[in-house]
Amino acid sequence: MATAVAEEIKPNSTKEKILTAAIELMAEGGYTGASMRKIARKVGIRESAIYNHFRNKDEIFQTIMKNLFSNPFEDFFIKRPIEEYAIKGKAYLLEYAATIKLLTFDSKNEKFFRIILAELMHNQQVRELFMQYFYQENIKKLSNAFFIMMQHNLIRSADPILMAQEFFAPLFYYRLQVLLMHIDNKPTTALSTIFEKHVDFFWESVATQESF
Amino acid sequence: MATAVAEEIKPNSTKEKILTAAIELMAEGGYTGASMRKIARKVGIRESAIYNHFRNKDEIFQTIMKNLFSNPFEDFFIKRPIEEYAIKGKAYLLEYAATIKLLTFDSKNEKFFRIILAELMHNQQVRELFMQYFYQENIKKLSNAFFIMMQHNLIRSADPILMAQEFFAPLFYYRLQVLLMHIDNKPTTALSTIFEKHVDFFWESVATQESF
DNA sequence: GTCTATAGAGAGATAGAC
DNA sequence: GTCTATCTCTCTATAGAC
Repeated sequence: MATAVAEEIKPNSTKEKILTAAIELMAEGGYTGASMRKIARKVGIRESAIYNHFRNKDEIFQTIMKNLFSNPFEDFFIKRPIEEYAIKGKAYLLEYAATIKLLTFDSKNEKFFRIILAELMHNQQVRELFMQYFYQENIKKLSNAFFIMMQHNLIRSADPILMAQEFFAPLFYYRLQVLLMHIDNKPTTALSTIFEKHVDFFWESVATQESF
Repeated sequence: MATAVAEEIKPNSTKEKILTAAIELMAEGGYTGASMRKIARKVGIRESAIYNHFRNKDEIFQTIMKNLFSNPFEDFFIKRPIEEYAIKGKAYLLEYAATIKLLTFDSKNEKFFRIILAELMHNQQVRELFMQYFYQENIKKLSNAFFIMMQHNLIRSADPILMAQEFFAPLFYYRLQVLLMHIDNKPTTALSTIFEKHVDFFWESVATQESF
Protein backbone atom coordinates (compact mmCIF):
# COMPACT_ATOMS: atom_id res chain seq x y z
CA MET A 1 0.00 0.00 0.00
CA ALA A 2 1.05 3.59 -0.39
CA THR A 3 1.96 3.99 3.25
CA ALA A 4 4.35 1.03 3.20
CA VAL A 5 7.99 1.93 3.37
CA ALA A 6 10.13 0.46 0.65
CA GLU A 7 12.96 -1.70 1.90
CA GLU A 8 16.50 -0.46 1.39
CA ILE A 9 18.00 -2.55 -1.37
CA LYS A 10 21.48 -1.89 -2.67
CA PRO A 11 21.65 -1.33 -6.41
CA ASN A 12 23.43 -4.07 -8.32
CA SER A 13 23.33 -6.41 -5.35
CA THR A 14 22.28 -10.01 -5.87
CA LYS A 15 19.18 -9.27 -3.87
CA GLU A 16 18.22 -6.51 -6.27
CA LYS A 17 18.93 -8.74 -9.27
CA ILE A 18 16.68 -11.42 -7.81
CA LEU A 19 13.87 -8.92 -7.40
CA THR A 20 14.28 -7.56 -10.90
CA ALA A 21 14.22 -11.06 -12.36
CA ALA A 22 11.21 -12.00 -10.25
CA ILE A 23 9.24 -8.91 -11.31
CA GLU A 24 9.97 -9.66 -14.95
CA LEU A 25 8.91 -13.29 -14.63
CA MET A 26 5.84 -12.59 -12.50
CA ALA A 27 4.66 -9.98 -14.96
CA GLU A 28 4.78 -12.66 -17.62
CA GLY A 29 3.49 -15.67 -15.75
CA GLY A 30 2.20 -14.57 -12.37
CA TYR A 31 3.36 -15.94 -9.06
CA THR A 32 3.48 -19.58 -10.11
CA GLY A 33 5.00 -18.71 -13.47
CA ALA A 34 8.03 -17.27 -11.75
CA SER A 35 9.62 -20.39 -10.32
CA MET A 36 12.74 -20.24 -8.17
CA ARG A 37 14.49 -22.17 -10.93
CA LYS A 38 13.67 -19.54 -13.54
CA ILE A 39 14.56 -16.67 -11.25
CA ALA A 40 17.90 -18.28 -10.45
CA ARG A 41 18.64 -18.94 -14.09
CA LYS A 42 17.80 -15.36 -15.00
CA VAL A 43 20.07 -13.98 -12.28
CA GLY A 44 22.83 -16.46 -13.08
CA ILE A 45 23.02 -18.25 -9.75
CA ARG A 46 21.74 -21.54 -8.31
CA GLU A 47 18.33 -21.80 -6.74
CA SER A 48 19.75 -22.51 -3.32
CA ALA A 49 21.67 -19.23 -3.42
CA ILE A 50 18.40 -17.33 -3.50
CA TYR A 51 17.65 -18.56 0.00
CA ASN A 52 20.60 -16.56 1.29
CA HIS A 53 18.64 -13.42 0.40
CA PHE A 54 15.03 -14.43 0.94
CA ARG A 55 13.52 -16.91 3.36
CA ASN A 56 11.22 -18.29 0.68
CA LYS A 57 9.37 -17.43 -2.51
CA ASP A 58 6.61 -15.65 -0.69
CA GLU A 59 9.07 -13.21 0.85
CA ILE A 60 10.19 -12.26 -2.65
CA PHE A 61 6.61 -11.58 -3.60
CA GLN A 62 5.98 -9.56 -0.44
CA THR A 63 9.04 -7.42 -1.09
CA ILE A 64 7.93 -6.76 -4.63
CA MET A 65 4.45 -5.74 -3.50
CA LYS A 66 5.88 -3.42 -0.87
CA ASN A 67 8.21 -1.72 -3.32
CA LEU A 68 5.71 -1.44 -6.14
CA PHE A 69 3.02 0.04 -3.94
CA SER A 70 5.38 2.66 -2.56
CA ASN A 71 6.47 3.86 -5.98
CA PRO A 72 7.55 7.51 -5.53
CA PHE A 73 5.72 8.51 -8.67
CA GLU A 74 2.48 7.18 -7.31
CA ASP A 75 3.15 8.70 -3.91
CA PHE A 76 3.60 12.10 -5.45
CA PHE A 77 0.33 11.60 -7.22
CA ILE A 78 -1.55 10.57 -4.11
CA LYS A 79 -0.21 13.32 -1.92
CA ARG A 80 -1.04 16.35 -4.02
CA PRO A 81 -3.15 18.88 -2.12
CA ILE A 82 -6.57 18.42 -3.64
CA GLU A 83 -8.18 21.55 -2.27
CA GLU A 84 -6.04 23.95 -4.27
CA TYR A 85 -6.15 21.95 -7.46
CA ALA A 86 -9.78 20.97 -7.53
CA ILE A 87 -10.99 24.51 -8.17
CA LYS A 88 -9.20 24.39 -11.50
CA GLY A 89 -12.01 22.15 -12.65
CA LYS A 90 -11.32 20.50 -15.98
CA ALA A 91 -7.62 21.29 -15.75
CA TYR A 92 -7.43 19.20 -12.60
CA LEU A 93 -9.16 16.28 -14.27
CA LEU A 94 -6.88 16.55 -17.26
CA GLU A 95 -3.86 16.43 -15.01
CA TYR A 96 -5.29 13.44 -13.20
CA ALA A 97 -5.97 11.59 -16.42
CA ALA A 98 -2.53 12.48 -17.73
CA THR A 99 -0.96 10.87 -14.69
CA ILE A 100 -2.94 7.68 -15.19
CA LYS A 101 -1.89 7.78 -18.83
CA LEU A 102 1.75 8.08 -17.81
CA LEU A 103 1.41 5.11 -15.47
CA THR A 104 -0.32 3.18 -18.22
CA PHE A 105 2.47 3.69 -20.71
CA ASP A 106 5.33 3.45 -18.22
CA SER A 107 7.06 0.10 -18.49
CA LYS A 108 7.66 -0.41 -14.77
CA ASN A 109 4.10 0.51 -13.83
CA GLU A 110 2.74 -1.69 -16.55
CA LYS A 111 4.56 -4.67 -15.04
CA PHE A 112 3.18 -3.74 -11.66
CA PHE A 113 -0.36 -3.54 -13.01
CA ARG A 114 0.10 -6.84 -14.79
CA ILE A 115 1.30 -8.67 -11.70
CA ILE A 116 -1.59 -7.29 -9.69
CA LEU A 117 -4.11 -8.44 -12.27
CA ALA A 118 -2.44 -11.82 -12.67
CA GLU A 119 -2.75 -12.47 -8.95
CA LEU A 120 -6.04 -10.71 -8.31
CA MET A 121 -8.10 -13.89 -8.40
CA HIS A 122 -5.52 -15.98 -6.58
CA ASN A 123 -4.34 -13.92 -3.64
CA GLN A 124 -6.45 -12.22 -1.02
CA GLN A 125 -3.70 -9.86 0.00
CA VAL A 126 -3.44 -8.61 -3.55
CA ARG A 127 -7.18 -8.06 -3.61
CA GLU A 128 -6.96 -5.99 -0.43
CA LEU A 129 -4.22 -3.83 -1.91
CA PHE A 130 -6.08 -3.56 -5.16
CA MET A 131 -9.31 -2.49 -3.51
CA GLN A 132 -7.55 -0.03 -1.29
CA TYR A 133 -5.39 1.42 -3.97
CA PHE A 134 -7.55 1.33 -7.09
CA TYR A 135 -10.86 1.92 -5.40
CA GLN A 136 -10.81 3.59 -2.00
CA GLU A 137 -7.81 5.91 -2.32
CA ASN A 138 -8.55 7.14 -5.79
CA ILE A 139 -12.28 7.40 -5.26
CA LYS A 140 -11.83 9.23 -1.97
CA LYS A 141 -9.49 11.75 -3.50
CA LEU A 142 -11.64 12.29 -6.56
CA SER A 143 -14.89 12.59 -4.65
CA ASN A 144 -13.29 15.31 -2.52
CA ALA A 145 -12.29 17.13 -5.66
CA PHE A 146 -15.76 16.85 -7.14
CA PHE A 147 -17.33 18.05 -3.91
CA ILE A 148 -15.18 21.16 -4.05
CA MET A 149 -16.07 21.69 -7.71
CA MET A 150 -19.74 21.46 -6.82
CA GLN A 151 -19.31 24.01 -4.07
CA HIS A 152 -17.76 26.38 -6.58
CA ASN A 153 -20.57 25.67 -8.99
CA LEU A 154 -18.15 24.40 -11.62
CA ILE A 155 -20.14 21.20 -12.09
CA ARG A 156 -23.70 20.12 -11.56
CA SER A 157 -24.53 18.69 -8.18
CA ALA A 158 -24.68 14.93 -7.73
CA ASP A 159 -23.36 12.28 -5.36
CA PRO A 160 -19.60 13.01 -5.34
CA ILE A 161 -18.69 9.38 -4.74
CA LEU A 162 -20.79 8.18 -7.64
CA MET A 163 -19.28 10.87 -9.81
CA ALA A 164 -15.79 9.84 -8.76
CA GLN A 165 -16.47 6.23 -9.71
CA GLU A 166 -18.00 7.27 -13.01
CA PHE A 167 -14.93 9.34 -13.78
CA PHE A 168 -12.43 6.75 -12.62
CA ALA A 169 -13.94 3.60 -14.14
CA PRO A 170 -13.22 4.47 -17.78
CA LEU A 171 -9.62 5.33 -16.90
CA PHE A 172 -9.25 1.90 -15.37
CA TYR A 173 -10.96 0.31 -18.36
CA TYR A 174 -8.69 2.07 -20.84
CA ARG A 175 -5.61 1.17 -18.84
CA LEU A 176 -6.62 -2.48 -18.94
CA GLN A 177 -7.25 -2.23 -22.66
CA VAL A 178 -3.78 -0.81 -23.26
CA LEU A 179 -2.20 -3.52 -21.14
CA LEU A 180 -3.96 -6.28 -23.07
CA MET A 181 -2.83 -4.80 -26.37
CA HIS A 182 0.76 -4.53 -25.16
CA ILE A 183 0.84 -8.13 -23.96
CA ASP A 184 0.00 -9.34 -27.43
CA ASN A 185 2.17 -6.74 -29.14
CA LYS A 186 -0.77 -5.04 -30.76
CA PRO A 187 -0.63 -1.34 -31.59
CA THR A 188 -2.21 1.09 -29.13
CA THR A 189 -2.38 4.03 -31.50
CA ALA A 190 -6.18 3.99 -31.38
CA LEU A 191 -5.92 4.49 -27.62
CA SER A 192 -3.27 7.21 -27.60
CA THR A 193 -5.72 10.06 -27.03
CA ILE A 194 -8.50 8.18 -25.27
CA PHE A 195 -7.55 9.50 -21.83
CA GLU A 196 -7.95 13.10 -22.97
CA LYS A 197 -11.13 12.28 -24.85
CA HIS A 198 -12.53 10.77 -21.69
CA VAL A 199 -11.96 14.03 -19.78
CA ASP A 200 -13.52 16.05 -22.61
CA PHE A 201 -16.57 13.82 -22.64
CA PHE A 202 -16.87 13.78 -18.90
CA TRP A 203 -16.49 17.51 -18.49
CA GLU A 204 -19.14 18.09 -21.10
CA SER A 205 -21.32 15.76 -19.05
CA VAL A 206 -21.03 17.54 -15.73
CA ALA A 207 -19.91 21.13 -16.32
CA THR A 208 -22.39 23.88 -15.51
CA GLN A 209 -23.29 26.36 -18.21
CA GLU A 210 -21.13 29.09 -16.73
CA SER A 211 -17.99 26.98 -16.41
CA PHE A 212 -18.25 25.30 -19.79
CA MET B 1 -17.25 -16.60 -28.35
CA ALA B 2 -20.95 -16.07 -28.79
CA THR B 3 -21.09 -17.82 -32.13
CA ALA B 4 -19.50 -21.03 -30.83
CA VAL B 5 -21.84 -23.97 -30.59
CA ALA B 6 -21.92 -25.69 -27.24
CA GLU B 7 -21.04 -29.37 -27.33
CA GLU B 8 -23.76 -31.87 -26.55
CA ILE B 9 -23.05 -33.23 -23.08
CA LYS B 10 -25.39 -35.68 -21.41
CA PRO B 11 -26.59 -34.56 -18.00
CA ASN B 12 -25.30 -36.63 -15.10
CA SER B 13 -22.67 -38.27 -17.28
CA THR B 14 -19.13 -38.58 -15.99
CA LYS B 15 -18.08 -36.12 -18.65
CA GLU B 16 -20.50 -33.55 -17.32
CA LYS B 17 -19.36 -34.17 -13.75
CA ILE B 18 -15.76 -33.62 -14.79
CA LEU B 19 -16.66 -30.30 -16.39
CA THR B 20 -18.66 -29.16 -13.39
CA ALA B 21 -15.81 -30.01 -11.06
CA ALA B 22 -13.29 -28.33 -13.32
CA ILE B 23 -15.34 -25.12 -13.55
CA GLU B 24 -15.63 -25.01 -9.78
CA LEU B 25 -11.91 -25.55 -9.26
CA MET B 26 -10.83 -23.20 -12.03
CA ALA B 27 -13.05 -20.45 -10.66
CA GLU B 28 -11.21 -20.82 -7.38
CA GLY B 29 -7.65 -21.36 -8.53
CA GLY B 30 -7.48 -20.77 -12.26
CA TYR B 31 -6.19 -23.26 -14.80
CA THR B 32 -3.21 -24.44 -12.78
CA GLY B 33 -5.21 -24.51 -9.57
CA ALA B 34 -7.50 -27.12 -11.04
CA SER B 35 -5.20 -30.13 -11.22
CA MET B 36 -6.30 -33.40 -12.73
CA ARG B 37 -5.85 -34.94 -9.29
CA LYS B 38 -8.24 -32.47 -7.69
CA ILE B 39 -10.79 -32.77 -10.47
CA ALA B 40 -10.69 -36.57 -10.19
CA ARG B 41 -11.07 -36.44 -6.43
CA LYS B 42 -14.03 -34.07 -6.72
CA VAL B 43 -15.77 -36.31 -9.26
CA GLY B 44 -14.93 -39.45 -7.31
CA ILE B 45 -12.87 -41.24 -9.91
CA ARG B 46 -9.16 -41.79 -10.59
CA GLU B 47 -7.14 -39.35 -12.62
CA SER B 48 -6.54 -41.83 -15.41
CA ALA B 49 -10.30 -42.23 -15.86
CA ILE B 50 -10.56 -38.59 -16.91
CA TYR B 51 -8.52 -39.40 -20.00
CA ASN B 52 -11.35 -41.60 -21.26
CA HIS B 53 -13.42 -38.42 -21.62
CA PHE B 54 -10.86 -35.79 -22.52
CA ARG B 55 -7.58 -36.09 -24.38
CA ASN B 56 -5.84 -33.80 -21.89
CA LYS B 57 -6.35 -30.97 -19.46
CA ASP B 58 -6.39 -28.36 -22.17
CA GLU B 59 -9.34 -30.05 -23.86
CA ILE B 60 -11.28 -29.70 -20.62
CA PHE B 61 -10.49 -25.99 -20.57
CA GLN B 62 -11.45 -25.56 -24.21
CA THR B 63 -14.77 -27.28 -23.65
CA ILE B 64 -15.50 -25.03 -20.68
CA MET B 65 -14.67 -21.91 -22.68
CA LYS B 66 -16.89 -23.02 -25.54
CA ASN B 67 -19.82 -23.71 -23.28
CA LEU B 68 -19.48 -20.60 -21.18
CA PHE B 69 -19.22 -18.29 -24.15
CA SER B 70 -22.32 -19.78 -25.75
CA ASN B 71 -24.47 -19.26 -22.69
CA PRO B 72 -28.08 -18.92 -23.96
CA PHE B 73 -28.69 -16.00 -21.62
CA GLU B 74 -25.85 -14.08 -23.13
CA ASP B 75 -26.88 -15.06 -26.63
CA PHE B 76 -30.33 -13.69 -26.02
CA PHE B 77 -28.76 -10.52 -24.83
CA ILE B 78 -26.47 -10.12 -27.79
CA LYS B 79 -29.09 -10.86 -30.39
CA ARG B 80 -31.78 -8.35 -29.40
CA PRO B 81 -32.73 -6.08 -32.29
CA ILE B 82 -31.09 -2.81 -31.38
CA GLU B 83 -32.89 -0.61 -33.84
CA GLU B 84 -36.30 -0.96 -32.25
CA TYR B 85 -35.05 -0.72 -28.71
CA ALA B 86 -32.60 2.11 -29.01
CA ILE B 87 -35.30 4.71 -29.63
CA LYS B 88 -36.57 4.01 -26.13
CA GLY B 89 -33.54 5.96 -24.93
CA LYS B 90 -33.02 5.66 -21.21
CA ALA B 91 -35.29 2.63 -20.97
CA TYR B 92 -32.97 0.77 -23.31
CA LEU B 93 -29.95 1.65 -21.23
CA LEU B 94 -31.74 0.59 -18.07
CA GLU B 95 -32.55 -2.75 -19.63
CA TYR B 96 -28.97 -3.14 -20.75
CA ALA B 97 -27.62 -2.36 -17.30
CA ALA B 98 -30.17 -4.66 -15.70
CA THR B 99 -28.90 -7.51 -17.84
CA ILE B 100 -25.32 -6.87 -16.81
CA LYS B 101 -26.51 -6.73 -13.24
CA LEU B 102 -28.20 -10.09 -13.62
CA LEU B 103 -25.02 -11.60 -15.04
CA THR B 104 -23.05 -10.05 -12.22
CA PHE B 105 -25.17 -11.61 -9.51
CA ASP B 106 -25.78 -14.91 -11.26
CA SER B 107 -23.64 -17.65 -9.76
CA LYS B 108 -22.78 -19.43 -13.00
CA ASN B 109 -21.86 -16.23 -14.79
CA GLU B 110 -19.81 -15.10 -11.86
CA LYS B 111 -17.72 -18.27 -12.10
CA PHE B 112 -17.32 -17.65 -15.80
CA PHE B 113 -16.18 -14.08 -15.24
CA ARG B 114 -13.81 -15.26 -12.54
CA ILE B 115 -12.17 -17.90 -14.72
CA ILE B 116 -11.75 -15.38 -17.52
CA LEU B 117 -10.10 -12.87 -15.22
CA ALA B 118 -7.92 -15.51 -13.60
CA GLU B 119 -6.55 -16.55 -16.98
CA LEU B 120 -6.54 -13.16 -18.67
CA MET B 121 -2.85 -12.53 -18.05
CA HIS B 122 -1.81 -16.11 -18.74
CA ASN B 123 -3.63 -17.20 -21.85
CA GLN B 124 -3.74 -15.43 -25.19
CA GLN B 125 -6.83 -17.25 -26.32
CA VAL B 126 -8.69 -15.99 -23.27
CA ARG B 127 -7.53 -12.47 -24.04
CA GLU B 128 -8.88 -12.77 -27.58
CA LEU B 129 -12.26 -13.94 -26.31
CA PHE B 130 -12.26 -11.28 -23.65
CA MET B 131 -11.47 -8.49 -26.09
CA GLN B 132 -14.02 -9.73 -28.56
CA TYR B 133 -16.73 -10.30 -26.05
CA PHE B 134 -16.25 -7.57 -23.47
CA TYR B 135 -15.01 -4.92 -25.83
CA GLN B 136 -15.87 -5.27 -29.49
CA GLU B 137 -19.29 -6.92 -29.31
CA ASN B 138 -20.67 -4.81 -26.53
CA ILE B 139 -19.17 -1.57 -27.78
CA LYS B 140 -20.38 -2.20 -31.30
CA LYS B 141 -23.90 -2.85 -30.15
CA LEU B 142 -23.97 0.11 -27.81
CA SER B 143 -22.47 2.55 -30.28
CA ASN B 144 -25.16 1.57 -32.76
CA ALA B 145 -27.77 2.29 -30.14
CA PHE B 146 -26.26 5.66 -29.29
CA PHE B 147 -26.04 6.56 -32.96
CA ILE B 148 -29.75 5.92 -33.31
CA MET B 149 -30.48 7.94 -30.19
CA MET B 150 -28.50 10.84 -31.63
CA GLN B 151 -30.43 10.66 -34.86
CA HIS B 152 -33.67 10.92 -32.88
CA ASN B 153 -32.22 13.80 -30.90
CA LEU B 154 -32.65 11.94 -27.63
CA ILE B 155 -29.04 12.58 -26.65
CA ARG B 156 -26.42 15.15 -27.47
CA SER B 157 -24.19 14.38 -30.41
CA ALA B 158 -20.74 12.92 -29.81
CA ASP B 159 -18.56 10.08 -31.04
CA PRO B 160 -20.87 7.05 -30.60
CA ILE B 161 -17.98 4.68 -29.97
CA LEU B 162 -16.51 6.89 -27.28
CA MET B 163 -19.93 7.21 -25.71
CA ALA B 164 -20.39 3.44 -25.79
CA GLN B 165 -17.09 2.93 -24.01
CA GLU B 166 -17.92 5.59 -21.46
CA PHE B 167 -21.22 3.91 -20.77
CA PHE B 168 -19.84 0.39 -20.69
CA ALA B 169 -16.67 0.94 -18.64
CA PRO B 170 -18.41 1.67 -15.32
CA LEU B 171 -20.59 -1.41 -15.73
CA PHE B 172 -17.47 -3.50 -16.15
CA TYR B 173 -15.86 -1.75 -13.19
CA TYR B 174 -18.86 -2.38 -10.94
CA ARG B 175 -19.06 -5.99 -12.04
CA LEU B 176 -15.43 -6.47 -11.08
CA GLN B 177 -16.04 -4.77 -7.76
CA VAL B 178 -18.92 -7.11 -6.95
CA LEU B 179 -16.86 -10.14 -7.91
CA LEU B 180 -14.01 -9.11 -5.63
CA MET B 181 -16.40 -8.61 -2.74
CA HIS B 182 -18.00 -12.00 -3.32
CA ILE B 183 -14.67 -13.79 -3.42
CA ASP B 184 -13.85 -12.55 0.05
CA ASN B 185 -17.41 -12.97 1.31
CA LYS B 186 -17.88 -9.27 1.83
CA PRO B 187 -21.35 -7.73 1.60
CA THR B 188 -22.36 -6.12 -1.70
CA THR B 189 -25.29 -4.16 -0.31
CA ALA B 190 -23.54 -0.87 -1.11
CA LEU B 191 -23.43 -1.98 -4.73
CA SER B 192 -26.98 -3.24 -5.04
CA THR B 193 -28.30 -0.16 -6.83
CA ILE B 194 -25.11 1.07 -8.46
CA PHE B 195 -26.06 -0.23 -11.90
CA GLU B 196 -29.26 1.82 -11.91
CA LYS B 197 -27.47 4.83 -10.49
CA HIS B 198 -24.96 4.61 -13.28
CA VAL B 199 -27.72 4.81 -15.89
CA ASP B 200 -29.31 7.75 -14.09
CA PHE B 201 -26.03 9.60 -13.98
CA PHE B 202 -25.19 8.79 -17.55
CA TRP B 203 -28.56 9.75 -18.90
CA GLU B 204 -28.37 13.06 -17.10
CA SER B 205 -24.98 13.50 -18.76
CA VAL B 206 -26.08 12.98 -22.34
CA ALA B 207 -29.83 13.54 -22.59
CA THR B 208 -31.00 16.56 -24.58
CA GLN B 209 -33.27 19.10 -22.91
CA GLU B 210 -36.35 17.82 -24.67
CA SER B 211 -35.82 14.16 -23.83
CA PHE B 212 -34.83 14.68 -20.22
C1' DG C 1 27.57 -16.08 -0.38
C1' DT C 2 27.66 -19.69 -3.65
C1' DC C 3 27.95 -24.30 -4.78
C1' DT C 4 26.41 -29.70 -5.20
C1' DA C 5 23.30 -32.97 -3.83
C1' DT C 6 19.08 -34.38 -2.42
C1' DA C 7 14.65 -34.65 -0.23
C1' DG C 8 9.72 -34.62 -0.80
C1' DA C 9 5.60 -33.09 -2.88
C1' DG C 10 2.57 -32.46 -6.73
C1' DA C 11 1.88 -32.06 -11.48
C1' DG C 12 0.33 -34.29 -16.47
C1' DA C 13 0.08 -38.32 -18.78
C1' DT C 14 0.35 -43.48 -20.30
C1' DA C 15 0.24 -48.85 -20.14
C1' DG C 16 -2.20 -52.56 -19.31
C1' DA C 17 -5.38 -55.52 -16.27
C1' DC C 18 -10.24 -56.07 -15.41
C1' DG D 1 -15.07 -47.08 -18.49
C1' DT D 2 -12.50 -47.57 -14.38
C1' DC D 3 -8.82 -49.30 -11.99
C1' DT D 4 -3.53 -49.87 -10.27
C1' DA D 5 0.97 -48.86 -11.23
C1' DT D 6 4.29 -46.16 -13.02
C1' DC D 7 6.96 -42.64 -15.69
C1' DT D 8 8.73 -38.17 -16.09
C1' DC D 9 8.81 -33.58 -15.12
C1' DT D 10 8.86 -29.41 -12.26
C1' DC D 11 8.40 -27.38 -8.16
C1' DT D 12 10.00 -25.46 -3.19
C1' DA D 13 13.20 -26.06 0.14
C1' DT D 14 17.21 -27.82 3.07
C1' DA D 15 21.97 -29.81 4.38
C1' DG D 16 26.46 -29.32 4.20
C1' DA D 17 31.03 -28.54 1.63
C1' DC D 18 33.91 -24.69 0.03
